[in-house]
Amino acid sequence: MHHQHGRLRLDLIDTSMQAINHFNLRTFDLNLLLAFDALMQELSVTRAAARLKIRQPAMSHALANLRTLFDDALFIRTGHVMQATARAKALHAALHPLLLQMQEALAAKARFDPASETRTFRLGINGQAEAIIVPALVAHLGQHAPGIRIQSIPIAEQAFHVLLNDDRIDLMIAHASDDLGWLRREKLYREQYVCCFNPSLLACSTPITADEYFAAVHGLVSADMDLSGFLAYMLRHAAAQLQVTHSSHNVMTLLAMAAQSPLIASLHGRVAARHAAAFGLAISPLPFDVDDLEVDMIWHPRSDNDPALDWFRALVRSCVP
DNA sequence: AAAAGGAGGAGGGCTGGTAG
DNA sequence: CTACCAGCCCTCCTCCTTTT
Repeated sequence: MHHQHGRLRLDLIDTSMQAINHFNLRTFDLNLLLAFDALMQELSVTRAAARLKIRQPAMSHALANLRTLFDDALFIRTGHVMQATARAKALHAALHPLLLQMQEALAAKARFDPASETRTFRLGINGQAEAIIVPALVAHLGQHAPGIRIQSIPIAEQAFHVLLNDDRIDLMIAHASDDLGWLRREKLYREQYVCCFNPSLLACSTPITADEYFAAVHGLVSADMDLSGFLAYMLRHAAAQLQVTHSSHNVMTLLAMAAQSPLIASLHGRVAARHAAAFGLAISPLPFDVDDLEVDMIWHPRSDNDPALDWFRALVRSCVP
């Protein structure tokens, strides 16, 4: 009864209402409006069909439906061209701007305005990368995004998969050796290990020799119980073993240890470059060849097109010295 | 007569709704 | 949750109309 040729009759759409009548529009095939717009632009059923990537009969059918709905021929074939009727021209004048508006609304990404937004980003990161990136991040936010906060969370390399999957952190910055499955990864920077020592407590040359290096007492940063991390990393490259090692999970503590004790602290080059001088330490490259350490940004694909996280990742990128 | 383009029917796949 | 059904819309094929 309310359907005619399986469709809603146009006179049943209540045009006096300000609000959208969802029920009525539900039964009106809005694709017909696109068909109409294409017909109006091409003035040809065949070309309009090609424009919408459908076959000519389907467009012909759409035109038949439009004719029924609007109770008007809309397009009259005269020779090789179709001519729009006055009704069609009037409809087009009204509908075309609306379709453009819809297209714009659908294409527009949700915006993220860091200057006015209030939000906390949860950043998984381990000690040495944190010492490099987080201070720069906070400095930038203070100037340009006062409502944005950083929660920097120390996370071991083995643990971040679960935290990303459970949406308990937004972004992880780490050296990740294994395959990450569906997690996204982007190379952030390459890091070289260097070593630092207090020249007034430890008589080593700069650059340090292998003999001096392996004879000394060592300090390392390690988040793990078994002193893995740098040790395991180095042992892949150097045959010799380090004699005595002290470790801390905190790179600042390591630098302070080296300042007060005759020991060699091995750590990321960027941290040393930034902080060694303040602790009165000399910096030397390692006395053997090791590969650079790759530090990546890792995130869950759910935040791929999140404008806020797009912005945050770009900011992190810009904070790498 | 040939070419071009719209219209109509048959058959099939997809989707949303519903019953078990 | 699954299975089934009805309706919709698609494509393919064909026919019709108009023009050159």
